[in-house]
Amino acid sequence: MDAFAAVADPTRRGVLRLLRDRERAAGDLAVAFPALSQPAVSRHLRVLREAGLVTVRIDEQRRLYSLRPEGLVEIESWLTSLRTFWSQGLDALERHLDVQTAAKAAGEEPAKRDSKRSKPSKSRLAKSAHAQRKEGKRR
Amino acid sequence: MDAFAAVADPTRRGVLRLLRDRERAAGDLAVAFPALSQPAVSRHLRVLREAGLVTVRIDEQRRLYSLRPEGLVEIESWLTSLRTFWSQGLDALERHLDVQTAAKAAGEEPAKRDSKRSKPSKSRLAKSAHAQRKEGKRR
DNA sequence: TCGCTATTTAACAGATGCGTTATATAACGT
DNA sequence: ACGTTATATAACGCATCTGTTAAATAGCGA
Repeated sequence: MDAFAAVADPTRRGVLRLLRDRERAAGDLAVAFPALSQPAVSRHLRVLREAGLVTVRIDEQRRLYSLRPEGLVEIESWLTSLRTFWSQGLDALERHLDVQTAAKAAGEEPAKRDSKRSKPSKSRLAKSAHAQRKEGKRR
Repeated sequence: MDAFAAVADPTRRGVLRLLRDRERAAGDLAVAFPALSQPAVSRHLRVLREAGLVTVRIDEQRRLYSLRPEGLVEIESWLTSLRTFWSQGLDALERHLDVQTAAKAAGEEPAKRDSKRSKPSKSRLAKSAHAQRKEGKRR
């Protein structure tokens, strides 16, 4: 399970949130989620571990979990790559959307406005999906 | 489906990636994923729409999808809240992990996993998970 | 070794997600 | 109204996720 899927679960986000401040024993984390059984939390921990989001350290009989920030970098950078302009402040956002729309129009495929365009050179958007899939499908 | 779950799917991330540059018609997006059928992509679009990550604009018979940056703010801010210190440079990170372990001691809250059943009064993280669940908590 | 605490693993059930094909809806042009 | 294009919805199968209980594993102390 990758980092994106790992953080898709609210419980796991809760765990990460708890680990943000300090490392914690598996049992303590389990107690933090009274609605879940201890094995359930244990498995969430496994998922987080396998996703590289947390690390474990053994202390006596306990397992101490802590946040592994590197694991979040994947998400961070994805978000960054998606950002490009619009930051997250909606002000800067609108500004950039405008700028971008105007600027892009110059060097990019129009991809809008005039309805029935011919077939622009579609960088990666190939032929007809229907046609393509239909070759060899029943009925 | 919330934003986190929405972006957990690689295809949907692919769609967002395509929409980063410009708005696109549903059909063009479908063509961009030759491995999937058109209805499959259409449903991904629905998920993204319901998660607030994209918006649709009707143009003739087509639906033009575009990125809705506000929808990503939720993830952005979650990431930020989790960051707090360690930015993503591992230097600052290690520094803070040390500092934090020593300095931090109080001031967080357990996560809220859904419905009506919960024990918020539980001080912080108590002792035995077993013991706690065992006290009349069968379902 | 025994017994206790802490945690993981196993086995299974129910919910949910994703894909497919078939069909419906929408808007256009003739 | 009809045919075509564009897109969404319906119905369904199957895999995966999440939770549960029961049992296994691990470390400690008597």
